[in-house]
Amino acid sequence: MATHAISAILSGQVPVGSPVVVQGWVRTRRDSKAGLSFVTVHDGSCFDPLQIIAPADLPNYASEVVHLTAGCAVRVSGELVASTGKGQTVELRADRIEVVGWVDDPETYPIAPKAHSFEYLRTVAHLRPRTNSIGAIARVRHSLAQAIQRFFHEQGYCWVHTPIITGSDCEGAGALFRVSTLDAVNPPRTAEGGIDFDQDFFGHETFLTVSGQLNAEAYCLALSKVYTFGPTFRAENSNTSRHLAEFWMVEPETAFADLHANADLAEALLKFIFRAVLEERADDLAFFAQRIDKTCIQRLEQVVNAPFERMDYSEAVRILEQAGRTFEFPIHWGMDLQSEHERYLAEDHVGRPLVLMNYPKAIKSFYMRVNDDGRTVAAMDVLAPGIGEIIGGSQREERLDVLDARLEELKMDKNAYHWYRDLRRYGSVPHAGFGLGFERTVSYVTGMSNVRDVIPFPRTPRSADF
RNA sequence: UCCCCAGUAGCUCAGUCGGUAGAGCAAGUGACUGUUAAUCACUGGGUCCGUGGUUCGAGUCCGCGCUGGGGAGCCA
Repeated sequence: MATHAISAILSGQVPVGSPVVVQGWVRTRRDSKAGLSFVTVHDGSCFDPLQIIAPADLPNYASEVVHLTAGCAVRVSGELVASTGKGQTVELRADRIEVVGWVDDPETYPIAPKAHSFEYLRTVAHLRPRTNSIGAIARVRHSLAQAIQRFFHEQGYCWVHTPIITGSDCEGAGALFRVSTLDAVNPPRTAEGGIDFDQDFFGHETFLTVSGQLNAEAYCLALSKVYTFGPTFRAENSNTSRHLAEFWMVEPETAFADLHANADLAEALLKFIFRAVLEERADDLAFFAQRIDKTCIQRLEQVVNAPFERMDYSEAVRILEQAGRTFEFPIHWGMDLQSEHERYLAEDHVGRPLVLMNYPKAIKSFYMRVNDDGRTVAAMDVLAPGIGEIIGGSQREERLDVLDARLEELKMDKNAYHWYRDLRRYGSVPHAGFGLGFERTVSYVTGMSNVRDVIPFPRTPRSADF
């Protein structure tokens, strides 16, 4: 007999009266003197567990079934029947319950059938996917990742696998993790006494990537529309609910595109993936709305339905100056916006997602295209109510002379960027792209307040267990 | 990295004035019941984060360290 996913059974794909087999883990057991036990089993295929009716005449009823506890693995076969109780439409009347794996010591099983704090669950990261919350997050994360791939594929974008190990420390974003096979205790030395990286695996210093953007630009200027989607690494000692040392990022790059096309793409992407998760994971979202964040569903629907506001940085500064409220950081043209400013703009002023564009040159990266005014660059941030910056991007500087001037201005080493400069020497075209932090997106969708709970095994300063 | 807060039973927490520890949930046993975060009774369960100090006596007060959380900065 074939096994069934609980999702298939609960969604009505299996007719009542069918023989079925399910495999999964016990969540709760309740015994009844009426001659049966109720055992709820989940297999991760959907939010809800399946209720198993275990009649007392099962051969192993007294010896095994009444000793089932949370976490036990079981294989159950029987007949799917209409439920006479409330809370479910169908249930499985078992004619056989095989205990595949017992729980050693139920008292110390870390996932007791009760409420747990997320802080505690992080200390049992290998078992926490068995909880309602973390299971739901895993399914939502998958749904979003699949939607991202589908969106770009349908739009004609090519998924480019940019390298994890990078040879340059010049990607311009944050501290790097070194990749080395040298003996850390007693490394080879140069004549001057420094570490001799000539003898390292790659013959020079290497690091984990902090962004696939520069590599993606190379493929963009050949395949026109490309994106990367993979892990990135930042060795910054930042301890917040929005930062991880290892996180996933989506980075599209489009040739012959300007900043406005870039903003259009960002808006279309967010709407597409939010619509997908609303359709595919209604069960999990209902749980988040009930237990985690009451507004999470309406927030998604708002993003899907409302056009994003577009606004220049300079106009945003004017609005903030006239906001009639005192900010902790007083606003003036030229400064980077603080989260309090972003929050005011997105939540109070426009009340829906907002694309801020054309920031002062001095506060943005070297690769962003200098505007005709000479003091701003074609950068954009997408600000979402409730979370702040979710996307950062720009039109790239495609003019070699302007790029060189910027490198010089920032006292950066031109030689280190020889291949990146080549792209401006051979058939350069206007192009643009952005980065979407995947964990922040999952946080936004689920209402989870800490990105450590939306990635399976979080890596943060002083923490890389499991 | 900076500023605040916390660390006591498997989990979430209480613990007054410094006098060797308590609740709820979970677990075990039993009662009851087509139950559904079931209910009721009973039972077991403690290196009070570590370390040094003050004291006749420290979960409690003080120093140092470790761990976790929140906020800030930086960003995605």
